[in-house]
Amino acid sequence: MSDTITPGTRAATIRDVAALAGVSIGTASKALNGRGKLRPETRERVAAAARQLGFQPNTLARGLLRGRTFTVGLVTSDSFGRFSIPVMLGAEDALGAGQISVFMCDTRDDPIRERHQVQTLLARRVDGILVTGRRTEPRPSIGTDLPVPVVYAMTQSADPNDFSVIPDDIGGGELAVRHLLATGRTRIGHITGPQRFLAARQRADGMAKVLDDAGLQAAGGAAFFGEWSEEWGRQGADILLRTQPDVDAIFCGADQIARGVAETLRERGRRIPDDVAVIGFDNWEAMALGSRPPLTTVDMNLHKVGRVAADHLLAAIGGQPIGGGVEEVECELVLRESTGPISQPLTPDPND
Amino acid sequence: MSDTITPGTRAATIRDVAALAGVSIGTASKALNGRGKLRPETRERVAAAARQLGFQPNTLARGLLRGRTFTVGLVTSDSFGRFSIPVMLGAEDALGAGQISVFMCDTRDDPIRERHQVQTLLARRVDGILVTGRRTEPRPSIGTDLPVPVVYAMTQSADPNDFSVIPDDIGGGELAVRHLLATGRTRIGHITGPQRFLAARQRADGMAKVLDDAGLQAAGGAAFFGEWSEEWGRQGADILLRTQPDVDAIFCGADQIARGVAETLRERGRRIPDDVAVIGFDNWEAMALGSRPPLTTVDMNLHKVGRVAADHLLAAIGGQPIGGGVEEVECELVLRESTGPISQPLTPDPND
DNA sequence: GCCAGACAGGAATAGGTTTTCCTTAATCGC
DNA sequence: GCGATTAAGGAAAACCTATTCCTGTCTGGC
Repeated sequence: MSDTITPGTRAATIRDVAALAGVSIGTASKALNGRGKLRPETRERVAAAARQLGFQPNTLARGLLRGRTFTVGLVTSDSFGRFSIPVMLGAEDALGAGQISVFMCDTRDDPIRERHQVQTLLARRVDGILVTGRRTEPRPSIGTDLPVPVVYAMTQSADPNDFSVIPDDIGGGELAVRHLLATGRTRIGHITGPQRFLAARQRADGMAKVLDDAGLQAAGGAAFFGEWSEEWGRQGADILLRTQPDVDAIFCGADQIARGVAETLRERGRRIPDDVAVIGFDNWEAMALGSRPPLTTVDMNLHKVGRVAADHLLAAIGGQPIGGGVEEVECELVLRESTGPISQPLTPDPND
Repeated sequence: MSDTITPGTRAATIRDVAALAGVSIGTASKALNGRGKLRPETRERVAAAARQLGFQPNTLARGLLRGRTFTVGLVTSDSFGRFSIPVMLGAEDALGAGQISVFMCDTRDDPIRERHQVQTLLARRVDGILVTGRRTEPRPSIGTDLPVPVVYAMTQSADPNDFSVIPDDIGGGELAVRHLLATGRTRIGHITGPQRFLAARQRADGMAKVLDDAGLQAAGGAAFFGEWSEEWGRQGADILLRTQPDVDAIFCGADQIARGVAETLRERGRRIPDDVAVIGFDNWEAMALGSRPPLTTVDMNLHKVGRVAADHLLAAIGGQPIGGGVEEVECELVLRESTGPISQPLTPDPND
């Protein structure tokens, strides 16, 4: 309409491009999207105009038209903490490949806020929603009959009709303890987080299962549940050493705990790993590498958890129905020095 | 057009609401937005219809029309790490109040990827862009003549026409050392990160300034630059203790370093804080609280950095022009036991 | 020379909302 | 009782793009 355009660069529309190239809007659209029958020369003229104007097609208009926005919402209740971030990055990897942008929402653990954010996402017509969080107990579903698919990652919906991707904590516990057994330990204690955390119980279950198969029992009779803190690691190790002085390995439910355990062991004169092996959980590098010696630990593959969840969401968006259920992603053992000498690290044998 | 609607709940449009309420589309819009002249009875009828259908106005259409999307892009090069997350949450606080949603983009430190993401954001017609990063190091501008305002937070644009919000690292260094002087320390060493980091140099500058004013000098003559790691903290403390055995305080450029320093001090038989006071930087709670004793440290107020940056961005979106420049947010000292007994913590004196 | 078909590009529509302008009916003032 | 004003709500344009359908022109075949 008016020729007086604000000094600040104003985003060009396809109308501007068409005018500059001397064609109609429809033709410009076809030229830019490689559709229709056009002379190569015309296509090039439109492309040049678009380049000159720095044209970027307005995604809103496109979304309105096609009924797909190529966006998803990411709702987290972990304040984007240590756990949800790798998940998020994994998801972004999977989604970014499909040109999908991510709206992030932090619920601050407030259900009201969460409901509101889901409403907002729906108003923005996201194509799907990813819910992530800190893994405690299964959480209430964010909505049973939403118009878009939903996938839970690193947290689990209480509604069996929802689909969740979580780490295999039982398997992680098994992995850790199998490694300890394989390196000759038999008097193995377990110091871990609060019992109300499903993850803590499952890791302990995994441990119990492997010990049981080997005809053994946990040192101290059962897992020591406490907190996810170094301080508890120190206390727990203290108790364990007093009641089970002959313990030769400690499996910890978190790297923070392992770190506290390691400190107490050293102060009590136990050498790691010679006298007592220590193994952590999470592979939180700042903790695991800062510890002395560096911690062998179980990595939950959170990046993969995020990627798998996003892949499922993409499939669902693409129309492939997802039933309810849970998919577990395997954990991985990361070997460092707290459980024994590293046998020939990654460098290949020069004689080979 | 067709009456055969897919079984899956389909988002209701204002047309459905209008039909159900028996009014025209325009009237429905006015009723829902409190505009125009309508009978209260009609308004209520429309509202009821909207409630019944779970109507959420399509934000795409609205954005298309009004030229504002109520979204901003958040571009980070920190992989949403320890520093950018508090910034992000602060920003979300400020933006959420204005009903603004956030697109998150992680550049993975790849300039190509970054350019691409900025293009995508512009195509999505965000109202503004927030750029955040790991450290305050000046970085290349994301674009000099973008059609939307840009604010940098916790990172700094090399272009003086851009606006950046960063923590006041010099002030943080001053704060730390002034506290040490106030508690009677005079032989103060400084162990910190790599010299190529502006933040490291500025913290050292703040320290030097305060010492200078007091007629003192750093123990060891100057700051010990190294790495942001516990290992370097241990090494650095070792060196410092050998060359300056009478040191009575160590200011560390990061909590990780402080933690390593504290460990070495204890192993060399120095009591903290009685013989040597230790002070960290970052207030990374997992580190600061796990250390023994818990670390006094400098908190960069990252949440506030994010909030302030977002406030500026909002103002700019609202039309208020921002010039280039840098705004610094004050640091804050968090007192814990590594610099002396906590004098009557937060609980008020019962005799008062 | 005329018709069929290909070729190049234009016109129009849809998508959902907001806003401006209009229409209709009712009320007021004299 | 009649013109003028107000109340209540409808019709249509605008935002920007992709697509479908349509028009006009040119070429080739007979």
